[in-house]
Amino acid sequence: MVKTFAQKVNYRPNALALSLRSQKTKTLGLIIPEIVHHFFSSVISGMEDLAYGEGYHIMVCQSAENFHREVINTQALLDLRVDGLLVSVSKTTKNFDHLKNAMQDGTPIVFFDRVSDQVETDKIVIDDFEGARMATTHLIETGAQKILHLSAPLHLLIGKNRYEGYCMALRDHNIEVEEKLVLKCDTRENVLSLQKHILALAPEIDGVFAVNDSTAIAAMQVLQANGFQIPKDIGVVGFGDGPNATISSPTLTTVEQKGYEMGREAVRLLIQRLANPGVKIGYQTKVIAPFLIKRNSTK
Amino acid sequence: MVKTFAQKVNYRPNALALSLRSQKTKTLGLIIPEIVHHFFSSVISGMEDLAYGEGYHIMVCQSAENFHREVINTQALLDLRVDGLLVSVSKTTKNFDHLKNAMQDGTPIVFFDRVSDQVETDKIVIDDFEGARMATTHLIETGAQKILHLSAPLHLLIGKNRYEGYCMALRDHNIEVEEKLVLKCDTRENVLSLQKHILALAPEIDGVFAVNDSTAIAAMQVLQANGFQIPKDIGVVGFGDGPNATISSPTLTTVEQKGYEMGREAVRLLIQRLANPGVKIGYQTKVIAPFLIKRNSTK
DNA sequence: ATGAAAGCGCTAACAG
DNA sequence: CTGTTAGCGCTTTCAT
Repeated sequence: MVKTFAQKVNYRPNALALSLRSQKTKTLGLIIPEIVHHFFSSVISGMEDLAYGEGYHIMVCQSAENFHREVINTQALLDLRVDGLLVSVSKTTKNFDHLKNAMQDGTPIVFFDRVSDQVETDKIVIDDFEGARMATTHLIETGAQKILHLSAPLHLLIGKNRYEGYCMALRDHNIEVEEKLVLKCDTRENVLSLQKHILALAPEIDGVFAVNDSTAIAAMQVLQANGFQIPKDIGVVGFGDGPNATISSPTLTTVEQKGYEMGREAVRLLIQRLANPGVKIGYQTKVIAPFLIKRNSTK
Repeated sequence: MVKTFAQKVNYRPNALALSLRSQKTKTLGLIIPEIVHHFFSSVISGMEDLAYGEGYHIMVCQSAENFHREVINTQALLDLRVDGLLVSVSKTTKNFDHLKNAMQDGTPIVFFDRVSDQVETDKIVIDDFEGARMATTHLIETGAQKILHLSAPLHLLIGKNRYEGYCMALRDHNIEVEEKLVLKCDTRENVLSLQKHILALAPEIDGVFAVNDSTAIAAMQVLQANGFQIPKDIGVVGFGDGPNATISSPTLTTVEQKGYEMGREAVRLLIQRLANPGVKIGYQTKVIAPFLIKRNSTK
């Protein structure tokens, strides 16, 4: 009939029926702690771009750093029969049964950034140790010898790894690690409250390596306000490369976190595993090489 | 049977089958120009939070400011039978047939931020005019009389509306609008290339209202580097309130864009319409009231 | 070769 | 009141 033909002209198969039949949804579930965060939104962007190219879709769920919500989200995504899960666990997650169960029931998972060693699967992380080593080495190579490290709590993995990278760089150059040059200080507010302490150390240091950009920028501002010139007197390096690093004056030398690449890589790994189903072995942890972006806060 | 019972214990209905049967997916499709942008990621966050509470899910598609990709995304989301669409159109979109067709075929759409007057449906926008008026009025009320406006191109809606808000505030206070005090300058790079021009004007101005935060911050830096004190000599107000505004020194007084609220509101409107199907009338355009955040770049 | 039927997992409608 | 069935839209299988 004419009408039937007319319908066929812009006929669009129902993806729902298709999925129900084929047991494949071409949809990946994403569980992410916070969307409003430059790093995480970069990750989503990378995921979406690659997924789009491969004919997949992304279902985004925000755990808001809440364990319970993470569990509910996982369940909802499984109910929707997503082909796989992309997960960065919330800070409050100590129990991983919801994710272990998902894997046991046949839904592959790729962890990114916030990984768990309790679940054996593919993982993607950034090499914090190496990033910190590069940052510190760069300070040394541009003339610094006495480098203050503003660190995250050492019981956190990123705090520990970045601290150790800092130490390694110093040792590589036969510089002694001095305890008084390592300060637990990882927020802008921290810098302001420790201002006096930092300024007391300032005359004898020639470099600062901060565990993140906002801390680095706050330190720069405190130092500048008290007559120290950046980078002439003191070089400063951050970690993270949000857009802040290009806004500060001087612009901040920092370690890029490559969220976009991490997102792409996570999806690549997941799709790859979906293409080879049934294979339970060969899980890999991919470590993304950090990259130092040299700007004007170092010589 | 025992086995049947055991299955029931952690039985989870297949949402796919359910959707196919009920013709409802409890899923909303989101088409957004860029994910990596503080405003847009705030919007997504707000959408996700409300959707989560209402039992809906969000399928995120990034158009990357690309018309073709926007069309493909729309089609894909319709294929997946999303219950409704949340759309902020790409900068390159001039033809709206893909969205008109979606509406005609019964999929409701809510536009947010980047709306089109070619498609009649619910819309949510921020009151740029009012925001600019508030920003300028605040400068006047803190003592400014000669206010430089760094504007976006006036052929863009946000450029036009913010410029007109600026003018209105001046007129409200019987201050003449001077052409030479309106500069087309809406990026950090712009500020740097127009540096001389801005500095030539600087001695006679006592306020700056910039069309966005990064422009405001760049202007502050240029002024400070040349001996002008902020806010003592010149008060500065931005627009947008990304996190940059709290990083700059001094912290920046700016108009909040309320992305999170906009996201929530868009989902609320869409779900509301889904709850009352068939009603083709009563489309509303909701204007979100802007909010001035006073920080240290104004007195 | 083309066409009918079964079944993916579910629920609303109907029959017993 | 419980149990069976039809059908959501599709593809794969099987029969013609």
